[in-house]
Amino acid sequence: MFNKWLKVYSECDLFRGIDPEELNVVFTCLKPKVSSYEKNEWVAVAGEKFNGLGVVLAGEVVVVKENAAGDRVIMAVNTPGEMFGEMAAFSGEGVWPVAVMARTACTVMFLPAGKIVGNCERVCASHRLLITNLLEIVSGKAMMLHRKVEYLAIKSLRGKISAFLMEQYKRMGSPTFILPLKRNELADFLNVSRPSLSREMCRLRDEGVIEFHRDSIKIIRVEALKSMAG
Amino acid sequence: MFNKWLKVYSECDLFRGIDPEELNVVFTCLKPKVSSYEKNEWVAVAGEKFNGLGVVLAGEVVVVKENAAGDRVIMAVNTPGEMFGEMAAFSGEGVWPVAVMARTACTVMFLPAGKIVGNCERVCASHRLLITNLLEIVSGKAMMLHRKVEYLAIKSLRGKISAFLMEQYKRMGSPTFILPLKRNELADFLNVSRPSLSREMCRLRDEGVIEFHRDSIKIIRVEALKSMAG
DNA sequence: CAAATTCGGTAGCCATGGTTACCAAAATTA
DNA sequence: TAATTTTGGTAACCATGGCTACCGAATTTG
Repeated sequence: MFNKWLKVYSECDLFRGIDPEELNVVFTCLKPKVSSYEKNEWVAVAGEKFNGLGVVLAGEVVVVKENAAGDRVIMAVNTPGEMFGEMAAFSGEGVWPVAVMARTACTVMFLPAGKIVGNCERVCASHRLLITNLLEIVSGKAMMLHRKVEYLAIKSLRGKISAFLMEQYKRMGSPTFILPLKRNELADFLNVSRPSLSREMCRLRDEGVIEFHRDSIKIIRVEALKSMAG
Repeated sequence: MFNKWLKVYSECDLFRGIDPEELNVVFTCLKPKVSSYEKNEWVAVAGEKFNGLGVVLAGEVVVVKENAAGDRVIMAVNTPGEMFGEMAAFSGEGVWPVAVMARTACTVMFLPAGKIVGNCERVCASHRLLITNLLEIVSGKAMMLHRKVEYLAIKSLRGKISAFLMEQYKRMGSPTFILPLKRNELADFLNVSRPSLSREMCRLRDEGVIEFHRDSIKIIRVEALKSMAG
């Protein structure tokens, strides 16, 4: 019954290292619920009862967070093989902390959180692997959030820009590279306003630290930029 | 040898559900190291070799992230039974991504990360329980970081204070409560300066939204406060 | 290709909040 | 109890950066 999605499973971090043939045994044990949704239909509503770790099998979903002021912020867009709710699943809160909406028509599998951590003698090895994978995934998410906190904790705009450019520089390995984000998006990411971002980037340019035209960047004085990050 | 801390173990989420008598077997397998520290002494230094998942046995520690500019951001305050380093344990980086300092004189147990996820036939049941507990804890931490990101993403100081007070209010269930952090620590947590925090709290008081004396807080106009959060 | 839209730089204004410095109350220590 | 340290409120000053509004260039669309 679940064989239809074998290819998706093989791309899913959650099932990494688990023999495809054993997956059916695991599913017999976990009894996942598979549901399909139409475009723009709610897959999960914030505040409602949590019904399990979601795995996208087909289509796309958008994870949306609504803050106190009522603004909706897109947290992620998930494609087949990707998960949502993995943090909420085991935090013991019991309700969805975010909302999930079908971005296109989609099919989603829900794995009951209780059954994942519950005892199960029959598929002990795979089951434990599932838990170990989950541990690694959630740890990774936590580390990512930690990095995000570091960015947000930088107080000055100049520091944020410098930190961002230095990270790009280190990743690309070259002082000349293309910005992966438009000004708008970069401003959003650094949590500053677009004109302020432009202004500060131009100051850095006027001081001879960087050169740029649109999205192509060249770092002139690497050490100077480095000392300004943070 | 580890029996001295039995009471702490029973309060420690990591060991929840594990029979006290089996703990000695688990410890024989994991070979934890126990160390004591004086107030303000470094328990772990960012960048140094990771020496295992920490469990506070006595006293309190502060998990601190220090950026290049020297700003300190408090990530957590841990009391007996609580852990630190559980994310780093599985990140594979091998060094402490944060610093940990003794907030009071304290005693800490370090559990080697490799031994936790490694196979161990002898204490299979307890060992698996340990991993499951860890999953729950790491998920909880990830949720906490997520919340922290939300706080940091709030631009106005007034918004940060309002969001923080609203969360305390919701957690305590009463409009009157004791702040869990001193002004210094709260300022660090919200990533603002202490005088600015004081100034804005007084403005909120002058506007009749809250009342406070030192660490005791009373929310007067809940709806007003709520509308300012975010 | 022309029209419309998106994108990014610029400028002026001014609110927010950082900085410094000081003081008084509370808590800790000798 | 007296001395010291910690904690928190206050005020003046001013740098940072948000906001609005505008404009030209690039890109997309019809």
